[in-house]
Amino acid sequence: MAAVDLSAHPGHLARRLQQAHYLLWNTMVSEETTSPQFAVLNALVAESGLDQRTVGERVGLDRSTIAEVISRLGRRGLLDKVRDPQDGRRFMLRLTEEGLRVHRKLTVRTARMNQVFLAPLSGEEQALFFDLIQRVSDAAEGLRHPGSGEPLVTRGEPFAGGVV
Amino acid sequence: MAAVDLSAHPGHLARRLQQAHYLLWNTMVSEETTSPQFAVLNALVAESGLDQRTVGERVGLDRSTIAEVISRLGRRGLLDKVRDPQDGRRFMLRLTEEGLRVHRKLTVRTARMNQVFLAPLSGEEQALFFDLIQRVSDAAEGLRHPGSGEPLVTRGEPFAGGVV
DNA sequence: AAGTAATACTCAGTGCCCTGACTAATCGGG
DNA sequence: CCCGATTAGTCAGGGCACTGAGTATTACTT
Repeated sequence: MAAVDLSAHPGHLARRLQQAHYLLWNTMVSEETTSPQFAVLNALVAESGLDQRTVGERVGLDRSTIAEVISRLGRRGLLDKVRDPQDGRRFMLRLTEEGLRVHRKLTVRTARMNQVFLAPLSGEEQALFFDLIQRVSDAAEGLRHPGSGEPLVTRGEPFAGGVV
Repeated sequence: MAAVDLSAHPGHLARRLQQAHYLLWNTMVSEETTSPQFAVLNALVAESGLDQRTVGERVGLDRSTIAEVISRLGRRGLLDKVRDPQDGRRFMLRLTEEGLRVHRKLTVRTARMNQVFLAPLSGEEQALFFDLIQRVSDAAEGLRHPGSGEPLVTRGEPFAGGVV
C-alpha cells in the first residue's frame, strides 16, 4: 500500500516543518507574540519609520496580512502608526518603549529556541538546511516575477506544456 | 545594520518555504483543492473507512482543523461521512466517485509540481532536503510526546535551565 | 450495575495567509 | 492644470492551524 506516501511530498514536509516550529515557538519563546509579529518588530528595530508595505516586503507578508499583524501589534501598544506628512497614503511605523522591551526579551529566547530547533543537525547540516530551503524558496518565488521573460506556468488554465 | 537578519531564522525560512509551495500549488495543481485537502484524499485512497481522528493523525492535522477540512470536502461531495454502527462516536469516511476522480487528476499534477518545486536541487540535494527537514520536524514533534522521560522544556514559564 | 475515565467530535475564539475589489492619495504627461 | 496611471492601505471572503471548553458515546473499574 505504499502507493501514497506523504513523506515524499515537499509541500507536506514544509507544512510539518512550520508546525514543528510553531510548537517550539509557543513553548519556548512566547504565547502572546507570534513569530511573524516578532519579524515585524525586528524589521522596525533595524530601521524605524518604515511604512507597512516595506515592512511586509522585508518579512515576506502581503499587504492584507501585514495590515492585520500591525493592527494587532498596535492594539497591544507595541508600535505607533503615524500618517506620513510627506505622503498621505503612507503610515510611518515605529516601535514604542514597550515594543522595544518585548523585542529585546524575545530576541534572547528566539536564539535559544533556534538552537534547540536545529539541534538534531550538525553544524555542516545546518548550513545545508538553510541553503537548500532558501534556494527552493527563491526559485519558486522567482516564478511569479517573470524577470527576463522565461516561459512560465500561466495562472488560468493550470498548466499545458510539458514539464522539465 | 546586520544585527537583525531574518534569513538566519529557521522559522522564517519554514514560513517562506510553505508560501513558495502554496504559490506553486495554486498555479500548477488546483485553485479549488488545497494541499492539505489533497493529503486527506490521499489518506482515504490508501485506506477507506477511516475516522476523522485517524486521518488527521496521518496527514498531521489536529482534531479541529481536520474537522473543517473534511467538512469542506463533504460539502463539495468528494467524500461521505457515515456514523460507525460499531462505535457511535466515530464517523467512517470514504471517497465518492467524484472524490476519486479529483484525486486521480491531482495526483498527476502534483507529481509535476513537485518536480518543478525541487528542480533547483540536484538529486542528491533533494534527498538531503527531505532528510534534514524530516529530522528537524521529528525532533520538535517528539518534544511534545516526552516518550522516555527526557528532561524537556515545560509549557508554563517559558524555559528556565541552560540550553542545548 | 453504576460511576468514572477515556475517546470522537463539535464549537468558539485567535491568528496567519492569500486573492480580488475598493478608496484615497500622489505622480506624470499632455 | 487636469486626467489617467500608479501606489498605500482597507475590507470582504475563504482556507489552514492551534487552544480550550463542551457533548455524546464507549470503555474501564469496582
